Amino acid sequence: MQQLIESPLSPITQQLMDIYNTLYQHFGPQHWWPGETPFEITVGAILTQNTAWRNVEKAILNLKRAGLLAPEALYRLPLPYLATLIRPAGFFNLKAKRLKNFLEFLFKEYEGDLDRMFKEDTNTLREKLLKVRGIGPETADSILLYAGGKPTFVVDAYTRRILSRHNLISEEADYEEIRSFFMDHLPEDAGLFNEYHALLVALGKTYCRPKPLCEKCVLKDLF
DNA sequence: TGCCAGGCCGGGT
DNA sequence: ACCCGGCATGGC
Repeated sequence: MQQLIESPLSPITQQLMDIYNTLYQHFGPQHWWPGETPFEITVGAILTQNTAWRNVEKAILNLKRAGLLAPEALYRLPLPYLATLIRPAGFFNLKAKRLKNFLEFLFKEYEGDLDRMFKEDTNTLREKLLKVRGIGPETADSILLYAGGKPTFVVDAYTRRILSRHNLISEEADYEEIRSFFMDHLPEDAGLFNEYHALLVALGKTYCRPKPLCEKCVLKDLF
């Protein structure tokens, strides 16, 4: 029988929202993803793998200045030249290949059109992106959420560190487990997921580096 | 000066 | 199913 009264929020949901509200009050809106178009965001998502964002910005600027930050242009561009342009992002040979792998996928499956790609069912698209060499779960979710506006939660090193240090997940929880932890306990809202992940990164950069500064962390009063 | 950054892959147990 | 080395530049 259907419930006639609203069920109270679960303790975990409440806790996750407390964390969110505290972070939002402290850091304010993060305006993610820092990129102007879905394609720029997608390229950035691949380039930023284990790399400081400021280095990615240089690489993206190189592509922009060369007029090459578009699917067709990058698809045609010879691999060695692409590698040179994205050099500041580090792992440039590897990432040039990964960008090419994605473009190959985009053109074979969606005629090089990101809008077409995002018309695909979200879970189906996520599985397909994960099959592209060089796109793992974080990159796939970043593309889906920040370039496509799809409600999927992005998990990164900061997310894992922050949650495990506060004993919300076990140390050895894997990616899918952590992602589900958020998605099972929060409303399916791309705007919320967008801001939440960005805020966790803001917190992580400030207080949750490998050397923790927990005594200064804005979350300390919640635990 | 070394450590770290918004991961992921491939080969070895 | 894990574990680990490799990939590379630039800032603090």
